[in-house]
Formats: sequence, C-alpha cells, structure tokens
Amino acid sequence: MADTQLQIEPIGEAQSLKVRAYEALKTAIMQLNIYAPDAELRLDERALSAKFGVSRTPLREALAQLDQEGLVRIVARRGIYIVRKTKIEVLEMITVWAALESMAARLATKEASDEELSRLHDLVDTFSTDGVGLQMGEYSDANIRFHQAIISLSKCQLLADMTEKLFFHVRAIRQRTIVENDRAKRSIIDHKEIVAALEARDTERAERLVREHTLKLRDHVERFVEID
Amino acid sequence: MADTQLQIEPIGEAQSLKVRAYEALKTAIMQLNIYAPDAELRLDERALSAKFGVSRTPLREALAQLDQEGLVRIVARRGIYIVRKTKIEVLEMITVWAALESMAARLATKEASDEELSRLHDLVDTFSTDGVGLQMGEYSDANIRFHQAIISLSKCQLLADMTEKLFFHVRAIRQRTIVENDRAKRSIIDHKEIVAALEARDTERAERLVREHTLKLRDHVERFVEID
DNA sequence: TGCTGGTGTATGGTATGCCAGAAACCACGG
DNA sequence: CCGTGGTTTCTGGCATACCATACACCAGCA
Repeated sequence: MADTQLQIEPIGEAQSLKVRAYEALKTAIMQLNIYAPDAELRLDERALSAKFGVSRTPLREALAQLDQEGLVRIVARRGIYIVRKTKIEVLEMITVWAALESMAARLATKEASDEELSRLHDLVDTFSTDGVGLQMGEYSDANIRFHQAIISLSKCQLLADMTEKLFFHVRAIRQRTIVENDRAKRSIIDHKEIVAALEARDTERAERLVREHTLKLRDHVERFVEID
Repeated sequence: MADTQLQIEPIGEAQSLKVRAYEALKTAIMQLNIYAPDAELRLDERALSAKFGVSRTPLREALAQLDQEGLVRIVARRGIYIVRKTKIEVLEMITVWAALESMAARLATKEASDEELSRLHDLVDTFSTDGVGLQMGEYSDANIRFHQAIISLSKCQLLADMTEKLFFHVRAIRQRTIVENDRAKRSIIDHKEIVAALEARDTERAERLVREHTLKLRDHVERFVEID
C-alpha cells in the first residue's frame, strides 16, 4: 500500500552511539550460545571500543544498561562477564511470564475486539493445519508470536514491555530445549482452547488456561532441561 | 542480640560514585512531590555534578539508569526531565502488580512454611487491633509491608525484584490518594481473608483474593485519583 | 619445594575538555 | 508591530587521559 505520509526511514545510522553499541552487543550476545563450554564469556571495554570504532564512553553506557538488564555483569577492576542464567533464574522468569500473560489474557477478554480475536484465531489455525512437518525453530517462533499476540490484545503497554525482556532471556535456553513433536502438538491444542476461551469472553477460564499452559513449559524445563 | 559474626558495615561510603549518585538522585526524586505545579522537573548534568562534587561521568551513568527505569527522561541536547507518570501508566503498573502478587500468593500456598504464615498472620492482627486510629501514612506503610511479605513468601526472587520497582512508582502517587477510613478497614478485612486462604493452602482462592484486592486499588485510583 | 612479599600489568572508574545540535535571543527589514 | 535570519548560549554526547585496585607473576627465603 502506498503511504500517505513521507516515510523517513527510522535510520539505524543516526541514533546515538550508545544505542547502536547497545543493540550490537545485545544481538551478539543473543546469537552466542552462552552455554557452550568454550563460549567467550568475558568482554573487555577497550577491545570492544577498538572493534566498534567508538570510544569507551558510549560503550560503557551500553554495557551498563546490559548489566542492569541482567545480560552481563560488570565487576569493578575485574572484567565484564556475559551472564549465564541459572536454572532457578530461568524457572523464575517463566513463572513471572505466566503471571503476566495470564493477566494479559484476563484483560484481553475485556479489551480485545472480535476482529482482533478473529485474527488470533487465524494465527492458530494456520499452524495447526501444517503443524505436522514443522521445524522446531518455526514452531518456537510461531509460539512466541502467539503469546506476544495475546499480550498485545491486553492493550497494556507495560505488560508488553516487561514480557519482551523475559522472552529474550528465555530464548537463550531455547537451544537447550528439545521440543518433542508431542509437546508441540499438545501446545497447539492448548492454544486453540485459549483462543476459544478468549472468544467466549470467559475471563476466568482464559486466565487459567494461559497460566497452566505456561506453567507446563515451566515444569518441562524443570524436568528436562539441564543448564549450569 | 549479639552477632556471632563480625558485622562489617555494608558501608555507604565505599561504593562507586555512580551507585552513590544513583541512590542520592533516586531518594531526591522520591521525596519530591512531582505533581506539585511548581515542582522542579528539570535536571542539569553540570549543576548536579557541582552539587554532588563529582564529575559528570558517574552522574551520567546514574542518570542513564534512572532513565531506563523510567524515573527520568533524557533528551539529547534538550535536558533531563523527571517523569510524571500518566494516570494510564499508573493504572497499568497496578495491574501488573496484581498479576505478580497474585502469582506470589499462589506460590506462597505451596512454598511458605506454617511458621512464616503465622508471622504474616501476626502482622495483620497487629494492625487490625489498633487500626481505628491509624494515620494514613502508617496504614500505607503497613499495607506495603503486608504485600511485600506475601511476595517474599513466594520464594521467587524475580517477583520480589520486579514488584519493588513497581512499588516505588506507585508510592509517588500515594500523596495524591485520599485514603478514607472506610477503605482502610475494608482493606484489613481483605488482608485477613488472604491470610486465611494462605493458611488453608487454598491456592486458587489465595490467588483470586490477592488479585481482586489489588484490582480494587486499581479501580479506586481510576475513579478517584486525578493526575496530569 | 613451597610459601611469601613485592612489583608490574590489566581493567573498570573517574575527571575533563571539546563537539554538535537545539533553543533562546536579538537585530533588522517589512 | 510582526516575522525572519543569524548568532549566542545552553546541554547532552563523545573522546581521551589518568587513577586505583585486583590479580598474576616472579624472585627470594625458609
């Protein structure tokens, strides 16, 4: 569709060096398999400064932000280390996720329009039809999209912001999670039930289903994922 | 009681200037009535630098952190502004709070010991007895303590961390909230019911009561608090 | 051989100065 | 009197140099 407004490109170039360094580092950390035994977990301000071609100042600000978000840990006069989340921390994140998303489902039954719910319905249907031959990566991405869709239907920006950070951290252990085909199938069934509850505007049921669905993931990770 | 271990004072002095500046600024912002018409909402790096007696660098890092937490907003080449939360944002924070604390109550029914619940019970009883002549401030503080106690009984550190930030922001509008005596009384009744549900290990009921209790606050704020 | 003390080096923390852009201010022309 | 253009100033962004400490390394002594 043609835009009625002139679209100035959001520009990745014109942002502050701090923001660019932050995004570059975040992407790099995300792509790194932190749990690999030989993973490079140590960062060095000066080395990064040279590599990025910027001074330490904006880099330090970016690193400080990553530190606050829990992706790295800065130790004075010792070094900067990429954080490996412990299993307990991951489980806690999934628990909080369950809390937030179940509230989102609750709100969605009141805030979402029929049309929006219909689109969510389509999203689930699309997947269940060709769900058999899915790659695990595709399933995971679709899964995340489904959950993010529910969050957005709550019309609560804060819920969206807070879950986004959690998703990022949980993604890091994705590669450690073996998704059996069976689990994927049951997940899709859960999703259908959730959509049904939302469309029926059944607040309590939608909340409960979402919570239980996410807590299932929690239990699965607790039982079958080994980190540390 | 005499300590069996030598207690080295945690020292507020020996921390980094960044941390000290951060805490000083946070305290200052907290004590400021941001909603007063004549409130000073503009900060200046250089002025603060002079006032604190430190250079701009650690100050900038502290401000950047406050910016990320949403307490201030840094605009390039414009200034640093203390953020006034909009009513919608406050309502969203209370909603998220409800989500987190209801999950905490759920967990508490499974994780808390009888002895811990007994202490919580005492906390509530203490208040209901002399609850009539309470100052609003005392009630508020006791209220916060009660809620924080539930959070801690969940044994989920992440829940504690996330709610702490929310409490801080919500505290800012406390002074705008007129707590009628009636509301305080009903609040204490709610608390008693919540404790009863926890002691009965009634997971679903505890979760629901906590959620509804906090959402009551949300509705109250929505109806009776004017900000902006 | 093993421990101890000193010294060098690596690394995050801090101070400082300059830069660029935005806003305020002012002079000038209509 | 109003608007317009330039100039000054204010402010955060960035670069750089130096500082202080934790650690590694090594020499020397027991």
